[in-house]
Amino acid sequence: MSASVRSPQPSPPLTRSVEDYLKSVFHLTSQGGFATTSDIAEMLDVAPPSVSGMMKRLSETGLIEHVPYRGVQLTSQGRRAALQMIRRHRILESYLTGKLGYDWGDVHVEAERLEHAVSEKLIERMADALGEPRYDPHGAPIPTAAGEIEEAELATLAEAAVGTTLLLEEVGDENPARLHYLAEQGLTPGVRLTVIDRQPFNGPTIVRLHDGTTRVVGQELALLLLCRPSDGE
Amino acid sequence: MSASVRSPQPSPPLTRSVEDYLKSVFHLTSQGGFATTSDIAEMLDVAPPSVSGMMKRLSETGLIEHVPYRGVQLTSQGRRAALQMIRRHRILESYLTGKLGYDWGDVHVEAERLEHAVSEKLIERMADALGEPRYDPHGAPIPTAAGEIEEAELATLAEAAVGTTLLLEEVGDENPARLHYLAEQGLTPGVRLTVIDRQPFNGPTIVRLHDGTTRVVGQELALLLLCRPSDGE
DNA sequence: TTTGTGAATTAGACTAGGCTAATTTGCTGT
DNA sequence: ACAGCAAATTAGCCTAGTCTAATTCACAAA
Repeated sequence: MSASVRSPQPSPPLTRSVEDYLKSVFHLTSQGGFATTSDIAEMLDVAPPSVSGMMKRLSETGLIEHVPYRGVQLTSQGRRAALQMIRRHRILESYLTGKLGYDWGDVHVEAERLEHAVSEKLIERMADALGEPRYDPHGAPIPTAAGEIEEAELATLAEAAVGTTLLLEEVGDENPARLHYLAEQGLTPGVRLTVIDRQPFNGPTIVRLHDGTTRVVGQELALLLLCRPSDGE
Repeated sequence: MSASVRSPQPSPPLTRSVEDYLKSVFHLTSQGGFATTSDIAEMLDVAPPSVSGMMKRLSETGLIEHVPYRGVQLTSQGRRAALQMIRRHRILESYLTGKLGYDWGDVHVEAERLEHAVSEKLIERMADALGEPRYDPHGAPIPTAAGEIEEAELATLAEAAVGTTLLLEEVGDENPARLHYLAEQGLTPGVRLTVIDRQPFNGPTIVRLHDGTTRVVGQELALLLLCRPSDGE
């Protein structure tokens, strides 16, 4: 009898799959609005019916809000869980590059598997060893242990006006080949650059780096370079 | 037609469960002989029929040899996989204690989850950062990347003759509370000790440490302390 | 207002891995 | 030689998570 009082439920640990779905929904709704079934399906590389089924379960357990035929959003509980996963992922990426000599192009895949296996304790030890980093190797903000995340309004290099000077803050990609190339070109978070020119019809953007050298950045890559206007010297 | 030639099969990656079963069989057959269904079930905390089912599948995929109603042994392929898991586990334990400040009592649970998620590359980077350790924090030998493992014939403190001097080489336990206590008592791998006395009827063993202090070690713990005879000073 | 179309969902099946209950087997003691 | 017992296996069921095929829904265009 006395055991029947437990109201907040000892919610079971989330499965790997559930963790992945929550992360996807978080990313797909970061600009506001709903995440659609097909977008989630594409992001996770599963079939749409798999998503429908999972969404049903997740909304029953209170992690998402599902408006049938419309899409889903995270509840505050779901958002908390998603941010925890993103913190894990980004701390892991930071640790692998910072302490184990990983290349920034190789960390994503490794972190993707580890994030489901690490304990909170391990993540906090890694964060501590790194000096509580605020950004991961790609420049993405790391949520705090309390679940706060910095929201920056960054614009892509592809849409920056010619003549402006920008600070490259984040590279929104996880493809090893592209990341490797960008690193070779010196296009990594923290560099300041000036937009010299842009070719028409979605052509490349030409930028000059702080060291005076120039780079020709095709649109595919320019869309990945997230920048903030810089009043730089 | 040309694709039908692949003879060695692109063997699918092992699942977490399979990895756990292989490790269990390895440990249970380390003294030779067969691992029984019920021993495996107890070690993995599953019901015996679950083991029977898994053994059937594993023998079909060539990882174990199953003699129905007798038990199982690893094939060379299964042994290779098991040793790889044990290497992962022990490198992880070493890394957690050596680089992230973990207590030796806490590493087992963490490594148990991580060993299924780490890549070969990560393990080798950790091993490298540690200087290619040969023993884990409990003194257990770490298999090489090539799958070689040192086989030592160690005796437990419980069976050591009174008057002999021993080198404590390994602590065969993973219980955090017991390990914590043993560390407090200074009973960790590497210490030299002399057996002063032993009480009858499975009573405690009394030992003197190198620093002159003595310890009274009950049988439950004495059975976990694996020692080598020492011609020590 | 109706219709067409693409997205979403439901229906139904499959695999891995677990469980309990029932059955079979091998060994041991008489 | 055989009865009884404990261990192992088989039978049958369950859940999570996936799939394909069939169906339903929302919305835009005529």
